[in-house]
Amino acid sequence: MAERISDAEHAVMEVLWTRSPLAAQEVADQLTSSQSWTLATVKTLLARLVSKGALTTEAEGRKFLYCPAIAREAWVAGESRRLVDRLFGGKLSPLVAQFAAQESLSHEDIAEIEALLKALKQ
Amino acid sequence: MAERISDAEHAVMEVLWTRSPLAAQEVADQLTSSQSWTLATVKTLLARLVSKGALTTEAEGRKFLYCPAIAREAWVAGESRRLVDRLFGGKLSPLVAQFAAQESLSHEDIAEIEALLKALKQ
DNA sequence: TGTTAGCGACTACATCTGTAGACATAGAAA
DNA sequence: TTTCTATGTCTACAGATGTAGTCGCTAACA
Repeated sequence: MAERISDAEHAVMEVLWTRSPLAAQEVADQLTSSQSWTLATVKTLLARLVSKGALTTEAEGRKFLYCPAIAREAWVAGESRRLVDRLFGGKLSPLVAQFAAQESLSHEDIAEIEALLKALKQ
Repeated sequence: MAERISDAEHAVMEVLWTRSPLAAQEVADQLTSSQSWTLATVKTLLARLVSKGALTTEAEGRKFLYCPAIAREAWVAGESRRLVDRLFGGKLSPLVAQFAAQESLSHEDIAEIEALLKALKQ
């Protein structure tokens, strides 16, 4: 279940996390804005995601409708933890420090993070 | 220069970011604690990193000493940005929210982040 | 009823990645 | 000087990934 999802596969997942169930053709339609993949490519990615257990299918007539089998939140949480563990020794603050040093934090971002922390302390 | 560094290659880079320059044998020695790679494997990874421009070499007698050609900070910044862009629309606060929801924040972590933000606002 | 169009399955192939063996060579030791 | 040893280079190979073509089947259309 904890199979990695590659970059290309992730693009497909995002489509289905936004709206599902969708048929292969519909997924491909959604993707043509961002990627220039042929339908064949999209079908390969869908098949790989199904075999990884990241998507489920339900038959509708002669075609399949695809649905995410894992929640976006769960996947995002796993990927985030993986990065924080590997690059920052598992602690979030160095990551925030890194963004701060890079001046990559908007006032809005800062305010939101502060609000989050305040809420955490009740 | 913006070549991706794979997981295995990253382990090698960490050794050299900690201490450099080092010969291949020394890098391998450092790694045996965490990985069980043969010297051949380490040499392959070193060679790939050199050809990617992530390491520089300086000859010392018949052997090479390896040095990082890119700073850890720069690489970490790039990887972090990449993740935040792909998973959180470029904003850091949803990532913090995600860790908060997961209860993955220690009191210490929270305090440190608050201090960082306070400093940002002068 | 014969033909076409759409669909999933299978196949293909180059590149990257993880992992490592074999080899030539140049010092070191005998 | 002959032999051993350490070193970088080249080669290998399976699995993952990006990208896509082909094929067989079935439903719909003519």
